Amino acid sequence: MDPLDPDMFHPGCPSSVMPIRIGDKWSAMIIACLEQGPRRFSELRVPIHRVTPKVLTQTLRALERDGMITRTVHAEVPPRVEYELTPLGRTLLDLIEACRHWSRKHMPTLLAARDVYDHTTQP
Amino acid sequence: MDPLDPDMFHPGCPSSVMPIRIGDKWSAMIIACLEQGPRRFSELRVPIHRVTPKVLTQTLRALERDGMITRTVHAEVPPRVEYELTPLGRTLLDLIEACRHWSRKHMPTLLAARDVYDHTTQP
DNA sequence: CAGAATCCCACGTGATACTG
DNA sequence: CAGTATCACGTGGGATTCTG
Repeated sequence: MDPLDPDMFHPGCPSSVMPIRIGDKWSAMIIACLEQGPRRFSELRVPIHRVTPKVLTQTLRALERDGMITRTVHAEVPPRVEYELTPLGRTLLDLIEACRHWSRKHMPTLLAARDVYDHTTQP
Repeated sequence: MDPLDPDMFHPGCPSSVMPIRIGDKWSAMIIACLEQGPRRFSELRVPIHRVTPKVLTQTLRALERDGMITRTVHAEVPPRVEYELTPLGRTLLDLIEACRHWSRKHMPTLLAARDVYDHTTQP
């Protein structure tokens, strides 16, 4: 399995602009990262570089609670923990792809409308 | 055109549980309400009964800014303002339907997983 | 009727530092 | 390596009151 692309989530696509969200701020990115197979904690931190460990843990726990991912601790030294999508979690992949598709197709129109609005009102 | 169903958004489906969001908290509901045609401010407040006027205005403005809806003021007494979906806004209907479909199909599984998780950890 | 003005708070998120 | 522990903060959202 290939390593995750560090630039998988380009800063040029800030989530603040994206009008669609799955779960909390980082959930969709995590799920996308797990598409190819199980990943380790540190491995996830590479493409999702702006997330702090605390928040990543938080989000992973929430996803586990909702049955989206499993958390497997391997009794080794050093410790190794792997996260993997459940069948339920996999059902979100289609939805995420639908959101991506919408963004690719309509984000420019949205941003253009926003620009017009911001320029036709008092700056 | 039929009036909006006051129970269109049943309290039994709290948005806190729904893992998918379009825009901010009320955006998707507003867009769904506008599907059949233009609606007035007060008209929107019927099915979306938990929203305060301030927040509704806020959300409508944001949707207008992003080119999702148009706001038309009719010079009458009493004042009449109508909100209507733009073609761009209409593109979100499919996405919303996809989210609804996901919910109908998978929410029970999610809630069941959550129950198990909450009961297998210390209460 | 369709909001505007104020005040306010909780919560999601982040920064930083430390540990089994 | 895979987290915890604190502390802190902005802002999305709400309650209430008032108005053209």
